[in-house]
Amino acid sequence: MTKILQRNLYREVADRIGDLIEHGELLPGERISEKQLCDRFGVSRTPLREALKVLATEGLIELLPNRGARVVRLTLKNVKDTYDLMAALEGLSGELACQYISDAEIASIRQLHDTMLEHYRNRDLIPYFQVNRQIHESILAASNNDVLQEMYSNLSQRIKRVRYSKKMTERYWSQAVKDHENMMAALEKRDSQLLGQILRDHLCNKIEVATLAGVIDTEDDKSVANS
Amino acid sequence: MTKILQRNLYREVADRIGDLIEHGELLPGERISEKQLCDRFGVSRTPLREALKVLATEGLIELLPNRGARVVRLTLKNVKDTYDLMAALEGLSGELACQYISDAEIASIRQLHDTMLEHYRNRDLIPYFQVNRQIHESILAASNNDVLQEMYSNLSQRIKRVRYSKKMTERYWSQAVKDHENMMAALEKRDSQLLGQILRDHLCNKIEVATLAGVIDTEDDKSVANS
DNA sequence: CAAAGGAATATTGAATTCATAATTACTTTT
DNA sequence: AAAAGTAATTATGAATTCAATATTCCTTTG
Repeated sequence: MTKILQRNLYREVADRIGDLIEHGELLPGERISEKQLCDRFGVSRTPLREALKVLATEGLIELLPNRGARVVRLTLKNVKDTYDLMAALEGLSGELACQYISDAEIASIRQLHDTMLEHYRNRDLIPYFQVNRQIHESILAASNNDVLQEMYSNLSQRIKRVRYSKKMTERYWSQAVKDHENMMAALEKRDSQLLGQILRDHLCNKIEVATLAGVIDTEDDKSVANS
Repeated sequence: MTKILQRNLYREVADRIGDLIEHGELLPGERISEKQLCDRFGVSRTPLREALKVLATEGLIELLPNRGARVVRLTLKNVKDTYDLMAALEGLSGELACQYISDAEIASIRQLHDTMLEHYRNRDLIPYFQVNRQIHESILAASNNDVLQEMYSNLSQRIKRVRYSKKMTERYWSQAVKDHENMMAALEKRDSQLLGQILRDHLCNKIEVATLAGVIDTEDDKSVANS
């Protein structure tokens, strides 16, 4: 484990703890020991505790007064709420993107879109997801709204650790691809209302929530009762 | 000035600093002196610095490595971005509220609505704004989405200090009231799509942004050049 | 007199120390 | 042996201390 010896220590530590949570090395409900993490990262309690406060603000952990911190347990409702929100943000990003996006950027997204279709025809799920993500990120970037991007990024962070559901029924998949065809058309017409509507309704999110039902809360709860 | 002697010191301090920013006692771009605030609140630097980190995460201040912190300067674009986002969130809150709201809650909002109309007829601007806010908050609460409410609250916090534009042209005001009539109708029909659309387009936000052009960045910049 | 350089000062970053609350382990009692 | 109470230990909350970086102010030099 590489020790940290850098400025803005607290931010570095916060990111590292975020990684631990994302990759399941710190489990939901698990009590976070300050000392243990201090030893692990080679820092004192001061920057570590600052990091914990920041992570709590970002919604990744919870602070229990006089009783330390623990990783937030994602309930199905919590994840559903988050996805609903992200869908609304994507909708906005689409509306705004239509107003600000350049021809070159549209062309670039069109290329990604065609690549994605190719992956769909070959049923290459992983590359499909990658390009899919790039498309959504490109639209978000084109929205020209920093606050929106910041918020979306935070929400995305919160649910990253359960976003590994890589199964997809043929029926949903084909619908998602159809959604994307419509998106592309709306974007090329710069029809902001339409693109917004499509993105808000885009099935992708709802699919994931559906398939997540089994993933959530199956982890062992390492904390005590009062949750 | 009342000293603080309570648990969760950092959160208390963060709130207090937030108040100072909101009420203009700490100005945009103003360098925040740790020592000064420590003396003011009667706490040591540890909880104060934790508070600063949290406030930075919440978007109220910026941290300059090795050079302390300063209050975020709200640009017109920044405020516009924030309002766009809040409008999208309000739209979502409307959609969700239609699904979850009880008859009693609708009746309660109807009452607020009628009260608001009364204030409009009397041109009582301040009470009008108060009740108006209550209506939007009620819909938000009825959305049954905690993450949404948390986000909205954070965004609201960020721009509170410029949200004092209490002037309103007759033309915009009457349009806002019409919007609210339509909202009320959509809510009573539980037409989520319609209510969502109305709230996303609700002029209120855009009006404020328009009237804000003069308010923003007129404050003295007490910081040094590199912003 | 202006600009550059450098010492003195003040401020921030991080570790350590001290105080207090919670947890654990042990003893006692029934 | 089980439960309750208490001492010992551990972990957290906050203040203080130490180290570094930045800022200020003064001197020096062109």
